Amino acid sequence: MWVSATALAGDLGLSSILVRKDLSCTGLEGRPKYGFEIQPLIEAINISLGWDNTTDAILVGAGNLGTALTGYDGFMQYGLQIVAVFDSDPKKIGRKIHGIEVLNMNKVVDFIERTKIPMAVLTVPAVNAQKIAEKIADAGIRGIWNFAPVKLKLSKNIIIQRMDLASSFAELSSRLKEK
Amino acid sequence: MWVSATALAGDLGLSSILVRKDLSCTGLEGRPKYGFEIQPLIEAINISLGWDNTTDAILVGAGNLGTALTGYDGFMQYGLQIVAVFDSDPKKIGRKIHGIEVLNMNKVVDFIERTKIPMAVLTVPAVNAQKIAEKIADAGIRGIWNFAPVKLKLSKNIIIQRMDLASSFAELSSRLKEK
DNA sequence: TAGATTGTTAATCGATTAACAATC
DNA sequence: TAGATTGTTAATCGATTAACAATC
Repeated sequence: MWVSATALAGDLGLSSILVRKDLSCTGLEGRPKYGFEIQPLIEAINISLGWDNTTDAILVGAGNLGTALTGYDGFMQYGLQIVAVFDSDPKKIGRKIHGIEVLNMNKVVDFIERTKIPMAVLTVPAVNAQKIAEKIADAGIRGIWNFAPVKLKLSKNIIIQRMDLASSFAELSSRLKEK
Repeated sequence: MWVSATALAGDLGLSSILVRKDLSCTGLEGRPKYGFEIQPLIEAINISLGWDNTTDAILVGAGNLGTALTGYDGFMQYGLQIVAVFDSDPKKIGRKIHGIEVLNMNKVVDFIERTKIPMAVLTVPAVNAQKIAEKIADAGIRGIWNFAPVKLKLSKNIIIQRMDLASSFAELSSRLKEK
């Protein structure tokens, strides 16, 4: 029924102060000696992080990574719903991956304009990423979750979130060498 | 032949000061008015990040994400070489993914002990992650690149690097809501 | 010489932590 | 009451940026 910031901190490997500070963003108040009521806390975190109502997204680039992401159940938990997948490879177009048909890349602009879909997951090769990003941004995409190892340059009002395998591995690699 | 910190900063969307500061970690000195010689710079960055000699790694968990990662060419570029893949699903064992045979999970301890392989990429379901991590850590793995959405708790001398889809998406999601 | 670029010291900024009164 | 936990203010820490002399 109840969980304390101290307990959460222990499980997460963080300090209890940090947990309390972070939880304060949700607006929820804890009860001294008890901590936080679990159900309202989950609710409040979901709302605070925008996981409460699902965000529809398209996925562009049905390669290995794109396929894996399309099939990743965990996304639903975060309120992310992939509603369409695009690729320019004729061998992939028309095939289904995890129940979603791969559509022709040349339909993506029309699709975005028609559906007003706000978000795109970008899993295309690095060389194509900038051009494709510009295209979907022009069509009206508001946020891009970019898995390509490229810094996208787009107009300021497009929100870009980079998921960077390279720098994560680089960090591990250098920490491993240090020892 | 030459590239300036200013130019790199422009391409990367960073400040030139930050680029110079970061490059100073490589020990390489630039030349006023010219910048840095490109080839030695690439070399120096690779050495500095530990990308110069390849790190052998095993991958545990041949699901969608594990399969995608195994086939990801980009890893070689960072000096990461996946030499063996493990899974406990009988349907997967014996099959090849991207040219690498999937081995039975029950052989992983023996494999690590025999080959003294230093690193593991962990792409197993969240519920199994802690147990499997403990197992391979006991067997002698020194670094774990963890893709499971779990904070692993292991002995201090094991280096853990977390690759966190959830928090990346959470950030994008909240930035999207803000507007 | 003038201007671009370097490396470094000091200042700024934001995030984490310490300290502590308030509360159940 | 005593002890655990809360929320908050102030201190610390590390990373980024500003400022600037040195150099080609």
